[in-house]
Amino acid sequence: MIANPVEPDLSGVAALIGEPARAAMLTALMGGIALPAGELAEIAHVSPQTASTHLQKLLEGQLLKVETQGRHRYYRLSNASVAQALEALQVIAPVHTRGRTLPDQDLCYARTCYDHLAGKLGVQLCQTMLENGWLEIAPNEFVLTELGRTNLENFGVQIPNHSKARACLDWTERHHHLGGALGRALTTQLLERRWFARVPNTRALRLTEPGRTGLIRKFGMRL
Amino acid sequence: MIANPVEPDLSGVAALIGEPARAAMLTALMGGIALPAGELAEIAHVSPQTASTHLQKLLEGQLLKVETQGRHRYYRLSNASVAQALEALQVIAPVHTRGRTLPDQDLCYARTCYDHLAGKLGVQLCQTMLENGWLEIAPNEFVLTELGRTNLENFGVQIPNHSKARACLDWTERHHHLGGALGRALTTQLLERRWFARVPNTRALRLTEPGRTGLIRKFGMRL
DNA sequence: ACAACGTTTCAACCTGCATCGAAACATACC
DNA sequence: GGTATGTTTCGATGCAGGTTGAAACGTTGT
Repeated sequence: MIANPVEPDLSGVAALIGEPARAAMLTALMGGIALPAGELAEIAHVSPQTASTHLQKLLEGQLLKVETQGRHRYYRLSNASVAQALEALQVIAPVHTRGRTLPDQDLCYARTCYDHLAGKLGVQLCQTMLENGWLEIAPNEFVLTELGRTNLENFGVQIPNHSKARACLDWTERHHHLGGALGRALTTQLLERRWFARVPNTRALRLTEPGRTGLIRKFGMRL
Repeated sequence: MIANPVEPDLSGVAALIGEPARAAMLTALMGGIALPAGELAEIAHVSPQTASTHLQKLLEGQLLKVETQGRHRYYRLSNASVAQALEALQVIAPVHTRGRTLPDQDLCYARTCYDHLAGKLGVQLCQTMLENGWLEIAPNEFVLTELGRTNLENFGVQIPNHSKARACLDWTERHHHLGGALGRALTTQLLERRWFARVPNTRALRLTEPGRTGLIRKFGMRL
């Protein structure tokens, strides 16, 4: 009587995300990294017990996965479509009118979206790779060309089996950036090379000086 | 202290959707049609007063628009990105495991998604138009070709100014179908020609007999 | 073995919010 | 004008669900 069996349980998931503390945790995890329960409690400004009950509910709702390591329990988003749903919600969330706070500069410039590069720089990098013929366009996807494969392999990227990559919509730029397995692999390499550095406790990324010159030299970007 | 000003208010929107009655109303409106308050109350199985308070909150949250006509007040989703967020949530909503109820046959076959054609038939029609060279692929978009423009104009579709159309992800088919202004225009014509008929109180569409032969003859579809 | 730490469980409390009856308001019809 | 219908507002009620303190559990380190 309550839920129409014909449709998935919309209200259930939405209610899970609809609690401020849980939303804060989920947002923190959108960077794709895994965080222990205690740290998530701090981020959400709640006690460890409260956090624990929230995390349990998020687990039951299939939004999170756990990985136990010693006495820590690391939580992460269960898959990319969760991150995608969260971004879709952010798109329709009314931007805080009171206080006139536009999205943070750093977040707009470069950040991680689940596990790949987003923000102005993410979009621009994706665009450059398209112009250079490293990528080709398919509906809601990008396909890696032979040229792109060669260049990225030389760069040290672990090319995934299927050379397709999700085109992920950006809530600050309203354009697409490179997602999927390829996006993750590329971002991993960019972080390993220290071209980008994580800004602690946020999803923002800082472009380092070697990163700036590297993007220009190896990728042909205009900055 | 509560909401991080750097991010949009995720929990707010999610909480709005997270109430069963409100979720039912929103789902009903995903078809893109406008419905009066009373009808929405019935759909959500709540009293008119309760529905009214819910609708007011959805208005404040920018998820709905109203249009007053006489003593009726017609509610509709405020824009397509709301529908898109709802579909994104449906993707991650655990399919009712108890009862093993898979999505309804009719809904999977053909339905409206906000204001355009979705479901197996929507995906298939989109695919056919691609194969016939009526559409071309751009990232997360389709572009109407000259051939496609001519054929659709002859068919009676009001071609919108910008010949691009959003590629909308389908939660039953996990493929793309034709959305945006062009998708709406095409669907309008298909309904006007009575090739499809709305199934009352659902988003499902029924393919009529003239519709079946018409799709085969004019669009070259295999059914 | 004991202590420290991270995490979860349990019970009780308390608040926010959906719900409903009654009534007010607006529009359409006779 | 009066009445019926669609919709909203107000006030009161009741319940789901978040929060907390106390305690239990598991792991690490000495």
